[in-house]
Amino acid sequence: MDHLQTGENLLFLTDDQVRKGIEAMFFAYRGFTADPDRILEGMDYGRAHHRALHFIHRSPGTTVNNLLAILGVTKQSLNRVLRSLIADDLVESRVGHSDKRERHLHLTEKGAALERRLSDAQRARLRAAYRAAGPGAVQGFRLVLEAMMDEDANRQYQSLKEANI
Amino acid sequence: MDHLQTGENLLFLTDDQVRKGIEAMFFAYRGFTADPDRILEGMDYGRAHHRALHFIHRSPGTTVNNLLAILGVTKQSLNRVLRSLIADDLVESRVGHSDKRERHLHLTEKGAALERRLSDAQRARLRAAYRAAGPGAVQGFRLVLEAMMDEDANRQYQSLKEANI
DNA sequence: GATTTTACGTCAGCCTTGTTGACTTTCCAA
DNA sequence: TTGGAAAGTCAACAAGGCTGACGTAAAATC
Repeated sequence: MDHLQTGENLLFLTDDQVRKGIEAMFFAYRGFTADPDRILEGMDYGRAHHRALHFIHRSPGTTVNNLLAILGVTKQSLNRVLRSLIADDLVESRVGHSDKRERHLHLTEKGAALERRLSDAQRARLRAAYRAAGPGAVQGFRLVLEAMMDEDANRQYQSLKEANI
Repeated sequence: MDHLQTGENLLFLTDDQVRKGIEAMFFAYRGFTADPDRILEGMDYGRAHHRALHFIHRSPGTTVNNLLAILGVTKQSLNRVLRSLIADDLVESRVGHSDKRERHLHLTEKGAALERRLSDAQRARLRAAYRAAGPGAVQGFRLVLEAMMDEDANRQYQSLKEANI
């Protein structure tokens, strides 16, 4: 089987070629998380804490339930992470004004500082990759990733407030 | 800051734009692993078993040490996985011919069948994503991922035997 | 030929991060 | 006004990483 391509944008790729894409995802994801992981090792935090900080930063005031939907884990799992972040004064949990069952989450100064440090490292790697791959590649990268997401993940992803891309 | 682009292939992207790439990786990776995860849940296996099956399939006869280097885990961790795969007759471990210290790993019929089932599902999703993103996007996708890998991961990745891309 | 190194396996114990189950507090609607 | 649903918390367990220590066989080195 050759890698031709017909009029409709239907791609003919061999299984081996697609498999290479699969391995690219595997190895790339390891690089993607390597820098934050390195920063966090030694602190009492891990990747789960990084994710929580990231999405609280992205949507200040978000509720635990919102965060749950985005992260796709159980509330008990998230709670453990939030508890330590709150105890260490990285995250502030404010009881809801209208609905007192809700907790609205915000980063403290300290939390924002760590989040910045983590995302700076991760952004630096992504920028470097973009630069190495060239301007044309960035669009393709994003398109394939978006098409790879589940329906609901894609909705979460698209609903970024600052969707100025 | 605008997203301009100068003569050198240096990209100016806002932090928010790069952050969106970061989130794309996060959500896409979840989709990427979702189908195999679903297949494996219920069996006594997990993502670690899938990875082992994948790379043994890719390089039949590979040694434990090779696999260790590719997967980037400790031998104790890998051993736990291999032990159960061997016990369940999905993987065969053959003592080395020239060097009897080595164990060469092969999939059994049963192991190959499960590997096929898992990779078929994963390939189907990737093909669908490629098709949705269009022919031009695939190249960019791969370029950015490759640039995102660590040095040694990239070497592992590039040293595919069937590197007919 | 003796020693050291390599490849592999295993036991024990720890940590992170997922899970389910059971529980409070709060809200809302019948 | 009361009973169910929703938001959040606590407890206990499992998967899959990790380190450290040890054993065995084979290979390599001196």
